[in-house]
Amino acid sequence: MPADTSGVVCRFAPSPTGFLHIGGARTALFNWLYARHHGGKFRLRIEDTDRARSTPEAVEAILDGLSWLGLEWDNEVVYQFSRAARHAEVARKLLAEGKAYYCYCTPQELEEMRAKAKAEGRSALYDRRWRDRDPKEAPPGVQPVVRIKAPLTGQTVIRDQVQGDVVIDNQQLDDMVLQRADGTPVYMLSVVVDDYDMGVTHVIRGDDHLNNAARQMMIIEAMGWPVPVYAHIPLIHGPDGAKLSKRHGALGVDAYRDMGYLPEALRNYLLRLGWSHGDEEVISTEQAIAWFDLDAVGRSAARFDFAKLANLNGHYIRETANDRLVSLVLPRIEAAIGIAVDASGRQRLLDGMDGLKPRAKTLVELAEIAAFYVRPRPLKLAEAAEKQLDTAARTRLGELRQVLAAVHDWSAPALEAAIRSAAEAAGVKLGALAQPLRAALTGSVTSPPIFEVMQVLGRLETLGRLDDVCAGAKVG
RNA sequence: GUCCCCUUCGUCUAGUGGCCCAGGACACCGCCCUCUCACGGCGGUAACAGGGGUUCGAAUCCCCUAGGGGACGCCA
Repeated sequence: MPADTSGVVCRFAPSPTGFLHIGGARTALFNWLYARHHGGKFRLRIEDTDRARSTPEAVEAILDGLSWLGLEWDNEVVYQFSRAARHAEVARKLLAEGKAYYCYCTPQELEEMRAKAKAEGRSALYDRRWRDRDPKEAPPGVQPVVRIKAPLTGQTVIRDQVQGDVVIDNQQLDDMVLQRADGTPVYMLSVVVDDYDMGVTHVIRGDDHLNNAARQMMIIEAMGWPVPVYAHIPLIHGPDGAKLSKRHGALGVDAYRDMGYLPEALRNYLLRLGWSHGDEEVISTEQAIAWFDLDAVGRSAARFDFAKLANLNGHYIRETANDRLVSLVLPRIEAAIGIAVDASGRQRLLDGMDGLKPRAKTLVELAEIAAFYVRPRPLKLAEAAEKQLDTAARTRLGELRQVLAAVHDWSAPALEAAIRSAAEAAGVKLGALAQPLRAALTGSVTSPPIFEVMQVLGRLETLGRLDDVCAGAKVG
């Protein structure tokens, strides 16, 4: 099974122990972009060898998250657990070639060894006590693990595309375990074997794996396989500067979807976190594919900043077609108002969208500010709107209602002209009419331009909502 | 503790010896637009972690210190 060297093959290899968190999403993005840029493949491997912690729900969450982000993978998904036999085969081969050996230490023995080393201020690496010991001395009843024979001297150089050449003293590397006592492979072995078998040419992953690269290279070299190109990208940190992990406030991409972020906004934001292309900020996926390369990836960790994500999200909302926005926002609105929105309501949302979308940074906000268009009468007024509608204002609105009822051309410009002249006739500023009008028609003190609102609402609904408020004045 | 990595405005970053008394973006503050709120436009505050070198010249090269992060499992 020789590695395919005809083109770039990247991979994303999450372990299904929870949601797809934001750091993983960025790693996936970088791999995907690199593969697409080079016309190569982006493959997905689920590292489910930890049977206790892996769940099918988590696998679903990862697949969903990637799909939502638009990071489609090539070929079939590889499940690492299913390849255990192949991993064992490699361990056996290493054993047969004298490049690995059995170690009969018990976990307890190892623990004592480490404790002692630590107490004496030495490094806690395995002391290789079984490397050259005769297996005949094996204690009865102990199932051995398989350990690799690591080089005793020299250095290992990781030629990393992001970190540069990283030199690790081989004395820092110990004879790590390849296969557990129960015969299952350890992560380091599985990764190397799977990457090789999947023809992976470029390993782009978090820099928490940088040290692991040296260990993995030992196996690769022992097998005589080609070393992939490595690129260890910095992790994302939280606002407090600490590593963002599942245990430390990291959210799944589904949480960002729920918070009303568009996948293209998240993609753009994640791309700019640790990567740049001159002064470019708003970058389409096409441009990203054309521009992305490893040399522009930074080396320091970046903090996650919601404000910038929100800004980008606002930008993409403004650029999104109205009908898509309506579809995205409809379920949220229906949940908020508790009733289904009919066809005419949907049409109102569509007509009002141009005025709505520059006012929202998330779909949650968009749903909130759009809801008034489809809320049933009588509208509940927000407190600030209520204050806007004192007796004088209601009286003025009552008079205005008569004027409006006579307007034939129910369009924003005509309505504006009518209301402006009404204000002039009454000797008041436009705002004195517009604000109460806004309160009555939207239930809020902020909204899209009020004449536009009236046009979208239509004559019947506008007049009706006005009547609701004026009737309220008589009662109250 | 040992090893590895990192350090430019509050945040993301540009910058690879002179174009930089450091540019862009977000955030923040003003002004403009204006029926409200946004959007948009204009302007502003704000950074080379500290200390030594090298050099005619350093954010850029070297060394040290400090701070931050990561890795040291029969987890992945």
